[in-house]
Amino acid sequence: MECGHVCTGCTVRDVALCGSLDEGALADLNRVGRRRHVEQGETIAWAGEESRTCGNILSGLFKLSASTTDGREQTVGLLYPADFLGRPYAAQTDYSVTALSAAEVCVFPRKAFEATLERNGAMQRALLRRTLATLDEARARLLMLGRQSAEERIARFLLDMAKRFGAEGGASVDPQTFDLPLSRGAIADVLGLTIETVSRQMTKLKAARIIALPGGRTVTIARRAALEALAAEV
Amino acid sequence: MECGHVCTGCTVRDVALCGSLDEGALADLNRVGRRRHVEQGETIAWAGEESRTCGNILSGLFKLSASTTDGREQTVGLLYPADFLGRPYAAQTDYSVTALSAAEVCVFPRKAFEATLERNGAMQRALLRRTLATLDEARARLLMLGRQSAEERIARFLLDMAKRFGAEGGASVDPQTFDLPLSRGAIADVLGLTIETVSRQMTKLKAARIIALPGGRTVTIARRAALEALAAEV
DNA sequence: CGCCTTCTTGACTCCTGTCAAGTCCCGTGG
DNA sequence: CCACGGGACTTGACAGGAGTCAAGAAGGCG
Repeated sequence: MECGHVCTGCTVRDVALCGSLDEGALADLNRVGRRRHVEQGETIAWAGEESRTCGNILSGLFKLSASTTDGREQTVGLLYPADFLGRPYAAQTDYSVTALSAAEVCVFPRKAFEATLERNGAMQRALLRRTLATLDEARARLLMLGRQSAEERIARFLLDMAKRFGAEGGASVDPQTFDLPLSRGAIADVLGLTIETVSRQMTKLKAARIIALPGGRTVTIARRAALEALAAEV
Repeated sequence: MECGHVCTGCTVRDVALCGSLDEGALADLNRVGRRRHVEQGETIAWAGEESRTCGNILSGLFKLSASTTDGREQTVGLLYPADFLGRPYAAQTDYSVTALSAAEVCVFPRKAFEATLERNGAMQRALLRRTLATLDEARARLLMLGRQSAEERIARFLLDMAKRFGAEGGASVDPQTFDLPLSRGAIADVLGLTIETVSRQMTKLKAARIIALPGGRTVTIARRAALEALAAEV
């Protein structure tokens, strides 16, 4: 796998972490890295096991999840294309990484990745900025899980998903339609709720004609303003 | 304020972020930084305002909190001596920083701090490691707020506090006593509960003779194993 | 067409929040 | 020295939101 070939055609090259690398460093990393296809539902890292790989997501959606010994599970992060994957500077990973859709990743052995990081200030800075942003996001979710009702969580979640998966200009156009890439169960895990509560809240929003559920995992936001009012802006 | 004077006697010098700086960089930072006393209850940064300062905590305890527009509040982090304070690389802070006890901090203008960071790879690396660890901690709390019962949260919280504030060798000795540095209200904000629920759970643990509450904010862990069983280890 | 998974809906329970007293603790001042 | 006052904490009664258990409907794939 040669650098030129791989990175030149990389779809996330300019937004991902390696965008900060020069050709030489990129070549180094390529020597030890590889692209990999991941099936939907496949778990590529398990909580508690050794932290072996770091990398970038090329396409697809992953969840980062933690669980109690008795099996209750909580999704602690969602990873999108161009997001960084893995835990540098730790012997073991605290969270499992599971693909919520078919996906492509670009992975490197952790030690090799750390070495590149050491030699490359720009990438380190980029990772620091990214990590700080991710921390802010995790903390925003703490407020949600600690203090918001099921209705508020669902409303906020739908708005977040609309922003990411809705058509362009989503923030303004009113009937906005998109497909949820998560099952009800996956949504429940993200929001700290049960499947039943997620389903009931969706039905309630549908009954209030704030959203429409044409079928499958498709959602149409009919009255964005109403949904935003329910989301209890932070 | 001279470098020699200030940093030489610094109580957190070897554990805090600036431990990674050489004398020259330390001198630079000192020129623009200052020590500051903070009263208990004083808020030194407000959510939504401009991110002006970064720094280190010398002594005392701070909470980082987020709130909804209608006033519900959630503590998203606790900051202890030697912890880093502030949000580099962001125009505004998302969280308020409030002293839970009288405290001393060492602060620098954000821009100056960022400049030092740019020039100093070791400090940048140290901040990255720290931020990654803080992110892990925030995610562990997501599991707690999303999936654990009030009883489990209280048990885990008491064990965490015992580890930090209990006497040496705390993990093994059985009757272990310490003072909580947080009011019931502050505990409730950390755990995503109400004051009443915190109080009731403490009373329940006391009734079960797992802890004793001799008065004030003093707690004695009488049966650590029982408390750990309730905490539902992740 | 039929099976299996996912989703919805219903009935019921229970944990936690809310509202409201009441108690304890501590510092202040008479 | 003790009464007073205010904040922090505890306790009680009650309500309601979300979880649990269970069944049924819908959707997708072989």
